[in-house]
This record gives sequence, structure tokens and C-alpha cells, in this order.
Amino acid sequence: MDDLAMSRETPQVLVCKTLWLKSAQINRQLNNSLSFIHGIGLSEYMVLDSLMAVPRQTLSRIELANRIGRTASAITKTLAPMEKIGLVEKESGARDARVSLVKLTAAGQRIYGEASDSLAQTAHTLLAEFSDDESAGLLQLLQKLPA
Amino acid sequence: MDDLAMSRETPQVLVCKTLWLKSAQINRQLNNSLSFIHGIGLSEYMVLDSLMAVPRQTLSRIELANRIGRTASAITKTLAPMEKIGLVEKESGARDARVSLVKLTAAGQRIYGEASDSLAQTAHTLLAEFSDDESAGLLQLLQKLPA
DNA sequence: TATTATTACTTTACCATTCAAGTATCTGTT
DNA sequence: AACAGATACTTGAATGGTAAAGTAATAATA
Repeated sequence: MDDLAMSRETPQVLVCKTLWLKSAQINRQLNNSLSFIHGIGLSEYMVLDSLMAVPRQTLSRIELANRIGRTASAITKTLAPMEKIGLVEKESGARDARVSLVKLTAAGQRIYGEASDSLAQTAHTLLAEFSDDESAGLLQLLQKLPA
Repeated sequence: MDDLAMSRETPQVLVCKTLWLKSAQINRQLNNSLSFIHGIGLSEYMVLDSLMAVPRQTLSRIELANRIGRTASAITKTLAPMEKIGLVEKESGARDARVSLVKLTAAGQRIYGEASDSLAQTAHTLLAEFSDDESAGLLQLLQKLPA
């Protein structure tokens, strides 16, 4: 707590530090409840979520990457086991031969529904101390953060 | 966007999803600016930061782990290269022979000072769209998140 | 049309982290 | 004093991410 350190402790810096600290702990808990019960992590959940949100439940890999804020490389690696256990499947028939479309399967939809219940419950527990206004306010501020 | 998906999209769930999305992107940028210029990541910075904040700049490894919200294992692995390049050193003389105290070196303090400048600048840029009130509000809400 | 650049990936090597198991030391109870 | 936990680590295997380099297909340009 010397002067040098104090001088940098702007709200902006504190937001970054606190975000780093808290997000890790929240993500850990979310991951635990999802993986323990449903065998998927948050990333896999977000893939399912992105596909659910879209007509025909089909997206290209970079579209997926953009939506969940990860690199194309991460998507490749996340999708491999998901295909293997049949949560998603390759959809052929893209006009552009470079793109490989990913489609949600019936099994994927089922797991998504189940996992959504767990997620909702865990999220609710984690934010138990927050009023609805606070949750809404936090959401709004988080959304304002840069991509 | 079907009904099933809509019904789960409570503010709590949205907060968790958005936190997951944004925190990864913020952390990536923070890590990049720290590591490119100073050769340390955010975790290493947070270790230095924790040590700076404490009298004698000395902490045990679990104290460190608790402060930065990581496991003891992570601390062990983070600290190894930091010792090697002389940012921290082992301090002998704990009354309890199990604990191994970590002490900030002069080099560590110097790097901390330099890295703090970068961090402050990057943090400021990332939150450029935020008013001071918004930053303060976000900080307060983040701090309220469970440990 | 040939060539160059861009895009959509995949692969490789690496890094940060976790969990589970192992070791050494300390503390509390009989 | 001895033994049964608890505590403070360290180690090893696995996970989930990155960045950088490679490949194939498309788009833009000379």
C-alpha cells in the first residue's frame, strides 16, 4: 500500500483486477456444476447455446468462434469431442468449400436443455445476494465492455 | 431463440454468460500487453501486486493463493520461473517449517512499477467508454460477487 | 487469365490452470 | 509419548486455452 501502488489504483485498474479474480472463481463453479452432471464445460455449453439461438441450428466454425469470443483454433478443439459423443454433427453442403458447418443434433438439444437447468440454478445461487436491479445493472455494464 | 431457450435467459444466467465472454477477452488483452512488454502475465503481476500490498513484501504460498484466488498448485508453478528470473526469492526463517515464504526482490519491485504503468494504460483504454461513475459501479458490483 | 491476398480452417507447440495423490511438518487427543 | 488428523506445500496427468505456421479454397486485381 505505498504511494506508488496507490497512485495506480484507479477504478479502471481495480475493475480489471477484480474481473480477473472473480471471473475465474465464477467460471470454476459454473464449470464444475455443468461437468459434474452433464459432462460438458462452459465452452461446450456456449457452443450449444449459440447453435440453439440460430435458425436451422447450424453455424460455421468462425461464426461460432466470433459468437463465443474464442479463436478458431479453440473451436476446432472444442468441437472434436462434441462430435464424437454426438452433440453436434458436420453438415455438408456449404457453397464455400472452405467452411465446415456445425449442426446441433437431437442429443445436443436434449443435453442443452438439461444443462440449462443446472446453469440457471447455479447462476441463481451465485447471484443470490444480488437484487434484480443489481443483476440487471451488472449485466448492462458487462455488456458495455469491449469485445 | 425458441421458448425453451428464452425461458432460461434470466438476468442471472445472462450475467454468467456475459462474464464468461467478456472476462476472457479482457484478460487476453491485459495479458498481451503485460507479456509483450514486461515478460510477465496477469497472474505473475497479481503475485507482485499482492506482495507489494503487504508489510515486508513477504507472504506464504497459501496466503498468496488465497489472495489471488488460485490453488496452491498454481502458485507453486507460477512462482518457479519468477524465482529463476529473480522477481521474488525464498525467505527462510519461518517458525513453521512447512511454510515457505516468498519475498519480493528489488528487481520485482522495479518490474511491478513498470508493469503497473502498462496495466493502468491498457485498463484505461479498455474502459474508455465508461464514465467514472460506471467504472465505480461496475467495480462495486464485481466486488459483491461471491469468492 | 495469372497472380496475389484473404479467408476458413487445422496442427503444433506452449502456457496456465486444475485435481488428485504424495510428502513433510505441525497440532490435538488419548 | 504416540498416533490421528490437519496443514503447507510439490508433483504429475489432464484440460482448455493461445499464437503461429501450414493448407486449401475463394476473391480481387493486374
